[in-house]
Amino acid sequence: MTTDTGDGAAFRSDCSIARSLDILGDKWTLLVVRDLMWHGRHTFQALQESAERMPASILADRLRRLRAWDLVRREPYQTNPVRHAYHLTEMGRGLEPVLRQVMAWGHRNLGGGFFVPEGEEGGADPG
Amino acid sequence: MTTDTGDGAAFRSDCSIARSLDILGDKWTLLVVRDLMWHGRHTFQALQESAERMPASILADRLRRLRAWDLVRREPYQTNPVRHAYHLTEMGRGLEPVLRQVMAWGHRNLGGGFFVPEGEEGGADPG
DNA sequence: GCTGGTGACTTTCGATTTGCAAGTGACAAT
DNA sequence: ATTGTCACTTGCAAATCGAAAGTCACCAGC
Repeated sequence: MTTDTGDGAAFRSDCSIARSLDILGDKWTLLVVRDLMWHGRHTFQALQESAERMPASILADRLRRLRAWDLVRREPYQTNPVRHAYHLTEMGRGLEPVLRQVMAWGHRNLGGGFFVPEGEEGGADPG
Repeated sequence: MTTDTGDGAAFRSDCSIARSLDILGDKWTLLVVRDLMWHGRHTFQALQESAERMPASILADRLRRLRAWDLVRREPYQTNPVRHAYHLTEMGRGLEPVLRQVMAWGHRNLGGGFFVPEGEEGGADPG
């Protein structure tokens, strides 16, 4: 697992979708991105307390991977004791359109809630 | 697995993204959708021969799940011996914007190929 | 009738990943 | 000294993955 941005050798294929799924293709990763992007959850604990009750071991692993791929950055927000906060990088923020489409599809077809980050129109329903 | 559209009991949470990931959240499912949607691969074998070399056992499982969720329909295209072809349902076709955004993100950030289905503009590069 | 080939899967089984629960280490407060 | 908080890590059983091989239905050729 020494693959960082810029190295393309580790991917399954040249397809952009396959490559994206190599990073995002599991049940949890995009939920972390969702919480960082829209729900103001920036600490380990806050992320863990999301509705889906992500196990700590998996959260730690996903944050590690997201940092390795430079989708997420970790910064100390206090020094004694050291506490860290997680934030999306620009590459991570670039996933917003993906998240929006996934949300729209789930809303249309699976009856899930719809969330609109900043006063855009319509209702609100985190989830 | 008797959960169809309208039933929300089996999902992890109310969030549309979480619900979508309950169905699509793995490394392979969206590649099957991609091949059915854009690459004219409609038989088991054709799907298996995609660049990512999906194992038969996983392909069989994913097609089963996609059918259970009514994203994909299976139809016999010849009767002796019975051979089946897979096609997206309307719900499945509804994933096209998702696929496009995922592709765009992977293209921008991971250097993957970009594929445009019908003469829209730009290059072509399946994957 | 026997052998070979095709298409669509299923089975087997070791390796990997998941996910629950509990533990750890740093520090602050009581 | 004990308790509490935060951010993880560790242990381990169970589930899932994935490569290879096998199965089943049928047709074609000899």
